[in-house]
Amino acid sequence: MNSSMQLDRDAYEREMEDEANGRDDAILTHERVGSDLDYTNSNIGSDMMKMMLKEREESEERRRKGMWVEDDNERSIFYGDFPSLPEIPCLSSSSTSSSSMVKYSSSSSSSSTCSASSSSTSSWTVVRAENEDGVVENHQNREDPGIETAIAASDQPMECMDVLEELGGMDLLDSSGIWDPSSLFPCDTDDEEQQNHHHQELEQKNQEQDQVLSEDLAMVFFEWLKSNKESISPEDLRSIKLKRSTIECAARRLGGGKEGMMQLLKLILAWVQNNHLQKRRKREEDMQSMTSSYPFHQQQQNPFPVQVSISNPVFQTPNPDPNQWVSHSPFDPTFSQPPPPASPSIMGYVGDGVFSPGNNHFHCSYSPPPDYQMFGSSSSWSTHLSPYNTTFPNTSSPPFLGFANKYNSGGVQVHGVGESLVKMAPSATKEARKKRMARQRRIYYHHRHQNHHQHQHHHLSANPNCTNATQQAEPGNWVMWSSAPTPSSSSSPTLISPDAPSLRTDPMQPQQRQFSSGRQGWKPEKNLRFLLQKVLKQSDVGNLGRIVLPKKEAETHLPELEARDGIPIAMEDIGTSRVWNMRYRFWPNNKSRMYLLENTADFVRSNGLQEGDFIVLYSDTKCGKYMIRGVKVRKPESKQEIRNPGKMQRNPSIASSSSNADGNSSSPSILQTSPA
DNA sequence: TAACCATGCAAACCA
DNA sequence: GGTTTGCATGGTTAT
Repeated sequence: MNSSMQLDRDAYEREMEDEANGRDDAILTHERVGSDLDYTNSNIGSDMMKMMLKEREESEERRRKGMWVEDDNERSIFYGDFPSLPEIPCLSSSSTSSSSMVKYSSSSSSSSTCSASSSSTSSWTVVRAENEDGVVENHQNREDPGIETAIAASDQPMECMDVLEELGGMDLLDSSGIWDPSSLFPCDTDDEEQQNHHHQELEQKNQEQDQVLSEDLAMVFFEWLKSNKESISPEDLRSIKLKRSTIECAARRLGGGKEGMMQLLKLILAWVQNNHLQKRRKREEDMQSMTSSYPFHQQQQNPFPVQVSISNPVFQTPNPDPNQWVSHSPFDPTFSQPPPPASPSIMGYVGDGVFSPGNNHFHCSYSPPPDYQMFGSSSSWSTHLSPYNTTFPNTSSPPFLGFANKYNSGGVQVHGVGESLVKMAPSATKEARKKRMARQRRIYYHHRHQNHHQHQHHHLSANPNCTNATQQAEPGNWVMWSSAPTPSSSSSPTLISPDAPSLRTDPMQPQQRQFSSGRQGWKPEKNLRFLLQKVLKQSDVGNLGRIVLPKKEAETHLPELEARDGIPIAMEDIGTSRVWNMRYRFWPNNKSRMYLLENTADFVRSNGLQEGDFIVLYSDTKCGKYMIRGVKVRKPESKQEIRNPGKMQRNPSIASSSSNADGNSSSPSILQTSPA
């Protein structure tokens, strides 16, 4: 895993260098000239056809005149013969009624062939939509025509850079190999000349199909505009930026030729469409949340649900509207799950967060906070590429965690082109990355201090969208727990030997440990942040049904309690996924507080926990919910009872384990109770 | 010496 | 009368 992470990091570094060196490929952008689209213009179709044919003729003429290379950047994304969008009459500014123009403009950069870009490993894809969150936040005034013109016309690379920096600041672009376009659109990088030659051959080969392709693509686009005229705004279309080389690679990856281009177009349009829908839903959710002041309501409403389903190697092109087409043909249709009716998810249905390591198929949903909404869609395509890579920066997930988890990709290969289509490029410069990293660290540490407060807002209920525990790859706090019931218990506490080396390491310590992940029924978990552990005392496992929690950890990691009545807190049993409705509260005690977890009797009983066992609390960094795990310490009952019945709590070592606020000690109780 | 926390125990609550 | 709730006490550890 480390090597994989390192590779990802290296790839990212290389890419950053390339970007810093200004190796910009042509950036295909479209810009809006007017203000509105008139998708209903009856002349759209015919005009589109005419312009496409004209474009194709001009393209052929340029090729005949040997202008291919010089004019390369002017080629449309569709192998030069698909008309550039600005020339589609229905979108053209020259049109009287339709005043929006979608244009694929190119930067004045150098070669934009796939090979060239691949050689610089900078063939990243930028698909940006203004309705992506974050951008919206920052550029909402784009609704202003004047400002919009200025922004929309900025087809310069720097705009992309800014956007990328913005993205990077949100942690979702960082430094994973999945951002390495070469891994997404693998192109031969051996010889640029060879590549050009090959490219030209392809051109000739496809020349005869170009006309048909143009028409088909035009019709597809036209149909799409018609079907989405009410849901897709010009802004949505305008904000697409694609590197031409990426498009070529993507199309090739999608089957090449006409089919590939067709699929690519569909993917792009589907993405724009869905992204827009997501934006709209966000607005609706925001309106709803404004009407409700109860945090739990917001949690339940899931103001920005993004559900993803990444099935290696399949990319899905979900479409919330069954009447609208999506592209599936290049992919395994078996992975195409229907989106939930109520979910406008750009990625479609995903289930409930179940990780299925067997098929490399991870289902997850998350609800990015507004601060990260920019990735509400794109990140969902990009950051779920690995089943081990699912941390999103939400309120309970510091960005740094997400960043870290991107390195924790588990080496899962990503093959879906569509994923890369929406993959935001990494920030442009190393400097920017450094700043971003520093910012991430600040955010992370800041988050740790405010985490409990946020948890209050998220309430303490299990997020229905995220039901299974997953292991979190937080640096310095990485634990990997089994979640399967152990044979020794009808419930789910982990039964471990006190002699187990893993237990000699405190969960608070940096570690990467895994309990018998290879055993049947055991599965890796992630996204769990260790909060605290408590060696259970007699009073904890008694019939009082309350467990005293270590004060410092409780105050650090659990929600701040205003009233001593505390708050209800839902604890999901990691092993059984059962949710225990407990209460987290405190007692005044000697000018201080004494924190307790109440209503624990059932949990203790269900897990068969006894004195000397311990519980571990985690928080799910994705959902913000709390997880609990009972860990049974294997000890011969007879020996234990004989030794010191009812006296264990007086064992200084044991006491220290629970009272060690820093949690830096090992688990003395385990060691102490070990009969070895 | 202060803070933490295990637990004893009395008051309140309930059947 | 049993159970639950809440507080106080005192042992232990950290500073």
